Amino acid sequence: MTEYPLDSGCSSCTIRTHPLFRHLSEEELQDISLNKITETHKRGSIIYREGSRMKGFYCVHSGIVKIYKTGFDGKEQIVRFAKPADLIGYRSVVSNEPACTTAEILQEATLCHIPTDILLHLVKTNGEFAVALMKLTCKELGEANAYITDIAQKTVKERLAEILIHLDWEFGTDDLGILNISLTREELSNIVGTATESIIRLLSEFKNEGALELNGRKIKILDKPGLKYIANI
Amino acid sequence: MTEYPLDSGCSSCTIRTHPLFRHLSEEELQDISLNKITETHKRGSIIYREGSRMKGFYCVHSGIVKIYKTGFDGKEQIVRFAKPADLIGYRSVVSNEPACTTAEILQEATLCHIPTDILLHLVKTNGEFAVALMKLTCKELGEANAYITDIAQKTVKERLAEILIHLDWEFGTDDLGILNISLTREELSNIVGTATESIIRLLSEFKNEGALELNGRKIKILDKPGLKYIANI
DNA sequence: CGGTACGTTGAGTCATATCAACCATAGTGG
DNA sequence: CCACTATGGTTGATATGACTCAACGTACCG
Repeated sequence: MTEYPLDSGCSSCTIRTHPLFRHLSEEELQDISLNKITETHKRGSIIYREGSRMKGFYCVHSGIVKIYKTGFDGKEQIVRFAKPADLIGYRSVVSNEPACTTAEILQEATLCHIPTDILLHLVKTNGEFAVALMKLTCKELGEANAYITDIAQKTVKERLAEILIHLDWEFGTDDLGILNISLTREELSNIVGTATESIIRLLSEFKNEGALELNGRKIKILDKPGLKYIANI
Repeated sequence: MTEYPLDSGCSSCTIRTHPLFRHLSEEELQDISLNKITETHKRGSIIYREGSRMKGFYCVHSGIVKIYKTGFDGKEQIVRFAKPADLIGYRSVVSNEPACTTAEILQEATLCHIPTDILLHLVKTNGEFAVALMKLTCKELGEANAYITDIAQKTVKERLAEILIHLDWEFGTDDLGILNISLTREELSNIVGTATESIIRLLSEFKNEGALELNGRKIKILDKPGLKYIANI
């Protein structure tokens, strides 16, 4: 997970090298710089709630955000995470619909809020930007479809193994080999779509098989090929 | 489900009134007309297969197409259907990745194939079109996320009830009240993400409760509120 | 008329949810 | 400083939804 040095203007923000922003002109970046609002939030802060109207979208500068839907019985289902250089909330801005997910800070994060009309203006006037944003959306859509298939067909054990591999791939590990994302058992269960107790039992099963090292929320993957085998990937 | 009269040129195709094509100029429609290939396919025909490279996308003129992913054990998971005026395959075109789903004809269909560069050119040069296509993608993404939550949290019974309501909403019924989409029990199970036998048992349970009338693949919903109640919607 | 695909039913099993009790930890207020 | 409380983690016992397997019925098709 890369850290991007914060700065007064977008033109020197290193996120600028991201495929989405690479094609923006100095002028367009200036426009964003002048209209964005940058704020830092603590763990647990809600950025926007399911059902609310969005006035813009957010670009994650640092930290981690979890994006989830709330099921009818109140249980949350995490649909993805956002890390530095990821965008959140743009879906609702583009479709001009109320937010269909809630965004909550998982690890202290700095977010830049960019107003709706700037996004729409960019899509309409900058073809390269439009294609890049489409690519992003399509990538998310492909991942969502893949997850539907997984969750419908795989067992909880297979899914947990897959999620662990995925988290390792998306967030990496520190120098001790510990996953760079810290989740409660309940949050893990809200990704996998199962009961908290099942996650606990399976985690210790993986530990006993020598695939993991556990220390509270610190998870170290010892046998990646083994987990991949379990996950069928 | 509307039928759109086929015609030599796109400018007189009634799909043109679709939000996506509404903003195209006469010239742009002409460009599509000259480069599209229109073909009719029978039930069971594969339009494209998961993993294949796409040379363009398809616009459904008539008929129904099912879009599915194949799980590692070969079981298919239907992720959506496409009906007249829907686009298929554009995701892979935009992301320039191999297709991540398979498209198979469910009810005899006529499709127009439109080459990749035309789509990309439109996105880059026609801002209104870009926004409309983004909206479409975002809508699909929202639906996918909702389905992830459903499939992770609801029981098979709840999901089946929900799917029946959804099919009624998407495809409507004929004058006898029978669903305008005909699916095998196995296909139903491949939407819901369960075993064929479970679908059969639940369908007859719904029938016994007076919520459905069944006659082979012909399904007539008798108690829509009841099904909605079961589905928690 | 036999074959193939689809539909149905029953019985048995297993994965997973649920319920309940308990421990560990950290933050809070008197 | 310590009891108090909340939150998260763990474990065991039990219940059950849903899958699997297996047999059989049905209908259409060449």
